[in-house]
Amino acid sequence: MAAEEQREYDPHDYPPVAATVDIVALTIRGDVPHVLLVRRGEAPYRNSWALPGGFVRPDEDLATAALRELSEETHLTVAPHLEQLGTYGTPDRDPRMRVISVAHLAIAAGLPEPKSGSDAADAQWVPLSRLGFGDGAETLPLAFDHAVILADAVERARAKLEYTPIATSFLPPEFTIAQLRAIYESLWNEPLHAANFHRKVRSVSGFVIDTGHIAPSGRDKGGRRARLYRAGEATLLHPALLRPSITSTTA
Amino acid sequence: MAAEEQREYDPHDYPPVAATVDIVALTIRGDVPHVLLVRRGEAPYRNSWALPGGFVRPDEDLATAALRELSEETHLTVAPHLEQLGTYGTPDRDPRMRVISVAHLAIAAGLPEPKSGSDAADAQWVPLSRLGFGDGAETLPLAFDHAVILADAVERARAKLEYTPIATSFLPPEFTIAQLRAIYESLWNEPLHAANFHRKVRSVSGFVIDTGHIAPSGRDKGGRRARLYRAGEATLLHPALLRPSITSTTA
DNA sequence: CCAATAGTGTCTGTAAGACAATATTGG
DNA sequence: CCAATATTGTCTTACAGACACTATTGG
Repeated sequence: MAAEEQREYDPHDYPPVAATVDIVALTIRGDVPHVLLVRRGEAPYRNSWALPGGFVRPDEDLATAALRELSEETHLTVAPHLEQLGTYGTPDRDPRMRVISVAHLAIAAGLPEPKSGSDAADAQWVPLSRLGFGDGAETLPLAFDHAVILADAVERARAKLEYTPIATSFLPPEFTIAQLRAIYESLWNEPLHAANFHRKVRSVSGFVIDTGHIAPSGRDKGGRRARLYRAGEATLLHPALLRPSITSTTA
Repeated sequence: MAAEEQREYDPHDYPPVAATVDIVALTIRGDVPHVLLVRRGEAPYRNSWALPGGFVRPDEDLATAALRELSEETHLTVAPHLEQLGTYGTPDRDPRMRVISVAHLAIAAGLPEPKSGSDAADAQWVPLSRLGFGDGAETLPLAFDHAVILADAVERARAKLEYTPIATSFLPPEFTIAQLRAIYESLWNEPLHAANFHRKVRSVSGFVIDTGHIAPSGRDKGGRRARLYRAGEATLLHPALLRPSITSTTA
């Protein structure tokens, strides 16, 4: 900020601004993507579902605040992927006061049940399909502008599947190519060609590394047992795995 | 934010938080990229260069605040491309108080001289090369964490050249393919194959549209006169124009 | 053996990078 | 005509998508 502004617009001249973080935590359970939501116990939007979040404490980093709020709602076994999504500060987004919220996207492998009995009366994993993403027709209403934040988060995640290895963040340390493909398919909401996906993933250097292990005997049905891989060192996929739907002409 | 938090952590329990916007305004002048900087007239970082910015006013949107601050420093003829870059809120980034700054990236065609005599004692277009981007060895120090913000902005712009048509935001309404190529070359800091660039740009649907006009007689030297194009409707380039340097193996 | 899943081989169309060749224009 | 810039042609290589085929494994 320019110091010159400081002279004209002293912060104390302004009504208080609250800084909060909101977290869009995504995980995959039973092959379908879920988001962590809490049920609000107070007005406004009492009884509506909302994204977990809260005030940024003094001397606390934004990412730290997001991680703290997230761990207050769910048991974290491993450090999730966490990135800043964007900041939402429309003047009237919260009817009580000016609230500027820094939204974060968190991704983790099959997180266990949310903590209940925490401050959040009710924290739950909700399938994205019940929020307008994917098949489901119904769309659960969300508090504040959280529907917009969620939409931005989902689009961010979908886009980053293309050129980063975040898909592996949804999975345990060792996984099969088929599991990885399931992540892509459920988030993009379209089937992928298994054989080509397999070859492509293995050809992107640094995406997955063969552990030499073999997956345990699948389910009831037969089928060859798959090799197990772990995430590689790459932070950018090259070449990218483009979404089939986007491959069609843009204009 | 979850209402439940509100109960435990009332905003009034906290020391004040200031919300500001900072703007990284980029433009091309004489074929080299420049960023708009202001010289600070007050402590801290008195006399250092800093990004333009200032407090978000009540009832003002974040983007509106960014646009206002930008237009206070430079004459805007057309609406620039403006996007949110990220939010910087490390507790001690401003020694005076807790300041959370929402950084924006602005891009516009050859902006004229900055306003002088405005609050900013001294607003100036500074070549990116003097800030550690490109050839120049010297690196001008910036106030606060503005060097980090600038680095993030430059990387964002470089990346978006690949898959969005933002390059056209640096140019006047009608431009030649060579001018467009100059934007890419100066920002990526590497030469591109003119013939292939020409064909590629024209093959991406919705990127540029032939106006039928012919550019005026170039400079002193000879050379065929180029066709003039205007920006198309596409918001995403397909296929993308990948940076040659990244084409090499990732891992 | 049959069904189901994993993984490999091949072929075709698209697109990128290299290089050559043609089209214009100022001097 | 010469130098310089714009634009088009071709060729080679990489890679995505389609499809056929081989490899395993449970029942």
